[in-house]
Amino acid sequence: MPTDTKDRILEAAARLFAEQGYHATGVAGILRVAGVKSGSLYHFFSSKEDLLVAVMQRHLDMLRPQFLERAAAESVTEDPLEHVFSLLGIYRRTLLVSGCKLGSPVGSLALEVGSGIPRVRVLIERYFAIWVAQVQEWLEAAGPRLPEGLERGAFAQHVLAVAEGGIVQSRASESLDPYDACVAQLRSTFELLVARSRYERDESRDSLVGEPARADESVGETEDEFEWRAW
Amino acid sequence: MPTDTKDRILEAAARLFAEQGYHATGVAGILRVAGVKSGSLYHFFSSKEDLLVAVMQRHLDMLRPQFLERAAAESVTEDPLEHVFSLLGIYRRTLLVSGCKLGSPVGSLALEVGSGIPRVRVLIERYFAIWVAQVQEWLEAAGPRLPEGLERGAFAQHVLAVAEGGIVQSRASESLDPYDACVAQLRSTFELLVARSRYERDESRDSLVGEPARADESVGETEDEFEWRAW
Amino acid sequence: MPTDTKDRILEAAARLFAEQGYHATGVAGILRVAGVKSGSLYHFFSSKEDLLVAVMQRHLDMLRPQFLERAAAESVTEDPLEHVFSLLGIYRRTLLVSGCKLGSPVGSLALEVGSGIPRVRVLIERYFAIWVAQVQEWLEAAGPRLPEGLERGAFAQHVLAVAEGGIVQSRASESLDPYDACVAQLRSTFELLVARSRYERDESRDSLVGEPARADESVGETEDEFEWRAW
Amino acid sequence: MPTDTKDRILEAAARLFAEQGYHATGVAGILRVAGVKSGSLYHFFSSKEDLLVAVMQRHLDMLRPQFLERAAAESVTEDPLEHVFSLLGIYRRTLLVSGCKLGSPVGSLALEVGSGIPRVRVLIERYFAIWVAQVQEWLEAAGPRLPEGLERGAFAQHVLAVAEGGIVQSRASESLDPYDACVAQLRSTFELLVARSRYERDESRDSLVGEPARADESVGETEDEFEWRAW
DNA sequence: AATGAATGAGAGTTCATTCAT
DNA sequence: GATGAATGAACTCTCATTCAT
Repeated sequence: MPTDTKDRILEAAARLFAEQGYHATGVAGILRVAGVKSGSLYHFFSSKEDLLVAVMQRHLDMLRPQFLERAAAESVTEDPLEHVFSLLGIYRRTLLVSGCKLGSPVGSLALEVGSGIPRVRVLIERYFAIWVAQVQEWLEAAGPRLPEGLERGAFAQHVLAVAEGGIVQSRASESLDPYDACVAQLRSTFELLVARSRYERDESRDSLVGEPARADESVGETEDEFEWRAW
Repeated sequence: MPTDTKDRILEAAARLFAEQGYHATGVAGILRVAGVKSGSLYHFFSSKEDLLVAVMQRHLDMLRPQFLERAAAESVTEDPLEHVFSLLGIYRRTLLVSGCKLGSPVGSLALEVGSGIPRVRVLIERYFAIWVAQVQEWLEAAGPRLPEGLERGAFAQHVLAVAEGGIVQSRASESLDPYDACVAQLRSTFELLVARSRYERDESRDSLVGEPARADESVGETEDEFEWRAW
Repeated sequence: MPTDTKDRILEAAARLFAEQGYHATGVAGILRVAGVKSGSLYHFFSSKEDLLVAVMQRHLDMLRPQFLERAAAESVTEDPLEHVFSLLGIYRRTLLVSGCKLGSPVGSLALEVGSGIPRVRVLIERYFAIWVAQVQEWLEAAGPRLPEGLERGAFAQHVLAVAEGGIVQSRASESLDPYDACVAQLRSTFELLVARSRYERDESRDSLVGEPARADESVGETEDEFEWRAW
Repeated sequence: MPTDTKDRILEAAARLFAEQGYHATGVAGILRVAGVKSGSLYHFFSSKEDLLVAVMQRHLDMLRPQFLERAAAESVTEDPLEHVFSLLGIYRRTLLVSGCKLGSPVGSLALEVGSGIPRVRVLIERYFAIWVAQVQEWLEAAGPRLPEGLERGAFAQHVLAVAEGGIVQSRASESLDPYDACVAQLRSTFELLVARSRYERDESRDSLVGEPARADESVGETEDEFEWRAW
């Protein structure tokens, strides 16, 4: 059976990098938390920077199972739009349990070391790309409930921005309020979009077919519903 | 006679903290950039952390003149809603001229040292509060052009989130695209809100008064206009 | 009127050197205590070492008025032997009021910088010489009450040794007990010496003259008395 | 495999602290003397102060084998009173070989850092206590040769005082003379005490028994002898 | 795989001192 | 006489890393 030393190091490093940042975290601290001696660390990783890359790769590996898929699984409804907020809820939980000390580890690393270590930057870019792609997929799955003109990809980026930006504010104020407010506004935007989409479809339907469409709409109404849900 | 040494140190520190982060910046680097010897730095600041506090205070002092007031002054129209995007444009310029290495210095500090140094965290919190308050003011100045039900304060936080979150993505991808996409979506949301407000007002007006109001509305139409403008 | 700045500096330095030692005392600390800026200090003293020399000279200047003459003045009797213990009592008071943190400033300097700074060592040597000379004088003033064979100078050095050595122990144990015990033993030795001297004189008187001397002795008995007195 | 690095550091530090004092000794100097790099020192000792504690502990560990037991072993006679002077002779040798630059390392530390670093002060206190206890034991082993009324413990403290105080003076004058004079006076006191004790015993014996005791006394005379011996 | 002693460059900071005002 | 900004060497200590075992 292979030892778990490497994992323990990775886990310790991931935790400390998230808590304190990369540069503020000393190798000694990682060794202490991992319960490992320096020789062991350098047996698995050739440098602290290398360890950071591995940590970032680990974040990447865990993005889908721990965040994206889990968000869908934990979502209160099958509605793909709801999945988006389920995902945002996962970040909320991280803020909550850490007393707003921890938010998105990757976002923090992006700002701290993104532009300094190319290998890491590329992984972060990929991480965000996957995140955005998944949200985009959910948005697309919502089909006509969102306005035809809405660029799903750009809007997914916007969603990520709200999440990261909300986290920044909540960490700064040590309160969930800003994050909640930001997400609430995002939800309102979703409602607005859904309403607009229905309105647009109504209009086009009106001009195209007319009253008979009304029957369908009553069904559509239900599907289109998108309302506020407490965390 | 006042010397500029202290300012040179502050400026150098602010720049390096923004470029590399607080922990990755050595005192030696600050001294080199400021063209000052170590003794001088410690004549004015009792520690590196103290210097950080002073830098953060400087950001706070410059927030209004350099960002908020300038955004209003540089705004392409007198429309307060446009001021918001003028402000977002300032951050865009920072990204642009730095090759997406620099975004919002305060956002970066918030994530890197926010939770570690209370004195700094408080200043960051205040910084965001002022930022948000100004945007909220602009939103309120837009009066009925935004929906009555829109919480101006929460929406201002949302605007800040989009900015900070867009910056995170643009720094990670070393491209303005994510930032632009995020801001574009935000603008769409503004348009949506303005449209919704007009719609709501139409409906109530219809029920309340009727045609005479239409005359006013034609003027209002112009005011309500809120369309995309290239950076 | 000349300013007292120089004196304030000297006093501050003397106090801090005594409390913390020479090397542990920073110029900054002296400036703070003296309420003076660095330029002023270097206006009067060319270096920290120079300041030490001046402090040591001050100790030398104050030795007679503040210690030796005061000891005689404060002595409970006119007995010169008692003056010795009056002097030791002054050091006791210093220990007492300082919680055994301060003893003999010069003794401490002797051990810390004596062998390193010749100018200072010479002053310390002179200081001890004057101290010893005074005690020797008192011992000589006791005349035949002390044994003829007792070397007054060497014994005075011994007295100084007991004082300094007692202080060392009391500072180490943060208690007056060791100092008191040492001085008590010294007093016993004095009693022993006085007794021995009387005995010797008795013997020689017996062999030389005889009974008539007894009359004088009854007076001498009183003079010879030398008993323990509480502090 | 145990390396000698730690010991080399301890030895170097002990030597330099004794020669120059704690504060005047730089870590760099210790490293140079020990032939070690800074990282190594901090591998074994967490700080300079910690190193001082270890040095002091080492003094404590070496007190018995290197000073107390050796004093007894090197003593010119089996007479326990002579052991006391054998011990004082060890300090004399230290003064001699160092040109009066070195005396009692612990005494110096007591004055320099005693009251500043509690951990060190406690060790110094214990050091003196053991020293005194051993001398007290020797004094007690002398049995009735010393006066019944003599407090052995207090007198042992007095002996230590004479040693430390003699060292202070010899270091200040860069001459063995003061130390020798102090020890000589102490020896005279011993002789006085022994004589007094014999006298007291004679008196009590006279009053109790009478002439027959004289036979024993001739033997006692030899035992009681306590005379000056050159170093 | 793992240990922990050893490295030495560099960290942040304090130091005594200088000097123009 | 006094100020306090400026200096730069030296300080204690931490850093990421290496390597013999």
